[in-house]
Amino acid sequence: EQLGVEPEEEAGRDEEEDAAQAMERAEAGEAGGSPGAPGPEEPGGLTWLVPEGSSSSRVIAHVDLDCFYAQVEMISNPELKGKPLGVQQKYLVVTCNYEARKLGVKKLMNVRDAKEKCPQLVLVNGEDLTRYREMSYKVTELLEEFSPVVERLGFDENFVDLTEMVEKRLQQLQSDELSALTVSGHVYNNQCIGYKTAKRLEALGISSVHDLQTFSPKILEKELGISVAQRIQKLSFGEDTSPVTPSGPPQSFSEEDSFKKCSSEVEAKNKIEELLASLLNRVCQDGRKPHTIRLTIRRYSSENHCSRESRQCPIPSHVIQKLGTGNCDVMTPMVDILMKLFRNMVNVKMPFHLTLLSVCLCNLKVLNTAKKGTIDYYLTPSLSTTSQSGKRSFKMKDSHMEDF
DNA sequence: TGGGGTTAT
DNA sequence: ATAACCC
Repeated sequence: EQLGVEPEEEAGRDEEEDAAQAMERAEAGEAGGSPGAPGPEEPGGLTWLVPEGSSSSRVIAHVDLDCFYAQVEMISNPELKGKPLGVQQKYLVVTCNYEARKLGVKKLMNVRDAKEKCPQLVLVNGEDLTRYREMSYKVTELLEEFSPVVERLGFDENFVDLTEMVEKRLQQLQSDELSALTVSGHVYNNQCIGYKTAKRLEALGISSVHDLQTFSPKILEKELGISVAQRIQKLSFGEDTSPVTPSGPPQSFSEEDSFKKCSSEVEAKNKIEELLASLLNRVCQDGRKPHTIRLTIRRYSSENHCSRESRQCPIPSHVIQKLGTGNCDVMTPMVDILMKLFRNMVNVKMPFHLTLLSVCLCNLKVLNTAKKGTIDYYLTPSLSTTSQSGKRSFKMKDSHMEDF
């Protein structure tokens, strides 16, 4: 109830709206578009008309929480409200509230720079994502009450397909009310998409959405591959038929830690144990069981900073079975596996310098309660084509079918 | 740049 | 297993 959403793009405007208020408005069938939205007269603003009476048009709400981590912290500790607040991970201020932004603090700013800009800045440590993750899923579950078709993007964004809800509202309207309805929208800005692709587009002389609209499709296909080329060119016209895909429960659980230097095997083992311990708690709460474990490292290097290496392997079935049960020691065999993966990547007889370790548990499956060979076994959704966790239901991929 | 996530190849 | 994308 207390979480504010960004009314429109993160433009730093002051009007804020409650998540609950926003959904009330959506439920009332009111058209979106806040008063402060960039209009068509603004540079880079394009306008389109929603085809009248079009049966194929959809209504999708995009709910974007405002400086999410900072909001969670201010709810946890109301004394922080009204003060400039930054959330710190290592030496970075990863996000901050609007008080802090007014004073010049930016997202992903150095702590040193931030303190220089804003000496009164209050910092809280946000390296443990537990509370953020929990609040994030609470928001998703709230939205799922309006429509089950909710797709998550990160911890702070949700897309809700409201098409059905809106269609029902429209059916209730009288014809004069219906003809009085108008809907309009806008394009926020004129920049092209992800970092890598943007660089490649720039090399082709494409720097704006309009450039992309008018570029030769054939050359674009040769340059980016048919799939990406066709998709992004349609996007440049505002055409996106991709469905809102219900996220359901997470596909993976991971914990990572970055640091200046890790250069010994014991050091690595200690860090890995910490990461794994947290993960086991999370996976235990979830109820499903991971069948794959992955270790990821980042090696120190002046260039190529984003590159990571990983090794993964199946979790032995006898370890999987111990997972839910509290009394058995599941740490020891799993740490053993992780250290084998570690030595597979890192030659421990040679000097090494790592700056990140990450452990991931994935390939999650629901418990196999049905006995093999029985009718129940073949009728249990998780063992045929679908899988369940709690009240969520989701399609399972063919790649998860090895056991079958 | 942190500490997460997803999908495509 | 990696690379790209998202937050």
